[in-house]
Amino acid sequence: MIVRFGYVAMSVQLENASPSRTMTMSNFSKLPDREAGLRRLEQLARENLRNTLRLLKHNRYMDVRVYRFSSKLIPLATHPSLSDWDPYAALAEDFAEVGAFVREHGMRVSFHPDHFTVLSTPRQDVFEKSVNDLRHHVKMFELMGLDERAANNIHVGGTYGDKEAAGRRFVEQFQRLEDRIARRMTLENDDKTFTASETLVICERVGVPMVLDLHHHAVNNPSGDQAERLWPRILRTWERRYGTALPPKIHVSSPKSESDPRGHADYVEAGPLIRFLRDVASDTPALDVMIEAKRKDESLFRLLDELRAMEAEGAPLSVTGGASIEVPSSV
DNA sequence: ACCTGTCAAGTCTGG
DNA sequence: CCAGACTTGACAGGT
Repeated sequence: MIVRFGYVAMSVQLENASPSRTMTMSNFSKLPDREAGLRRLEQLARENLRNTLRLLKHNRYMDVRVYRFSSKLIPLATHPSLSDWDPYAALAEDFAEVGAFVREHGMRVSFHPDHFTVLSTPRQDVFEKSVNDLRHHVKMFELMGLDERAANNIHVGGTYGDKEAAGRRFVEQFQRLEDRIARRMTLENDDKTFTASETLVICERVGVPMVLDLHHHAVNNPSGDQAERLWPRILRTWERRYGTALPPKIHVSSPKSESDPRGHADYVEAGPLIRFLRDVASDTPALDVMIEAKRKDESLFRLLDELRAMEAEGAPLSVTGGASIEVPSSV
């Protein structure tokens, strides 16, 4: 199997390359000239997109093919008091340039709208804001000219004291989404609420691929479900949407500490990942792994170094180009 | 150059 | 019912 690694949003190696520069609404409100303020927001967005392109070039140089964009590329993009503002036209060229680079180098990209996007919510206003936010992320993919393999990953959401009802509400509200949103979505198991098996059932119901987060599964799995048992069904959620055009994706991170087991550590441990590849996914031909660690891309490179050392010790794997490894199949 | 507080968002807990 | 915690990178203001 081929396993490609990626990281999230920013680099700790590339200096002054934030893709998430912003302005708060309270500061925007203080500006004397609203129009000038909007131009300033667009300027910040342009800077974020330019830095995103720099990050992609860094990824290209380091042979990294998997990357998650910052969700904050356009500051205040979905803020209710700026609903009359259309930032997209002014930024179309910058988005197109980013998208062209992604296509040219065959990269896999995604967004992760933050956890305020909740489709399980019982509140109509929250649901509408969530749809707006998803539409915003889809719009950015469209401006980049990327096909449906570029997708938005979210969580099922809150449980509101009744997980069954919240799950049903998610499904019902998901079915009200426009196709262009629904067809670019993946769902991830949560570290507090919806477990891997609960998320999987919902994925199957609405026809959405499931991103398995190994760390979340380790800290939120009260019924002790084995990943081995869930994996074949998870694979089918990917095949159903993408056929063989896109490998399944998992998330990997390590607990910050014993007192904060859900927090993300600076780096990732190779052990749990290796065990997953060996015991669960060994027959899966291709897999993408998103590394979620405080030290971002550095943790990815450190993991690759560790894997290279394991290879040198005779472990059955080889580190190849494309920030990836090849693991012989068990069959 | 560094430190502390603030900002966004929605959910959940404690009082 | 309301205040605060949670999370995260970045900004603002003070030293």
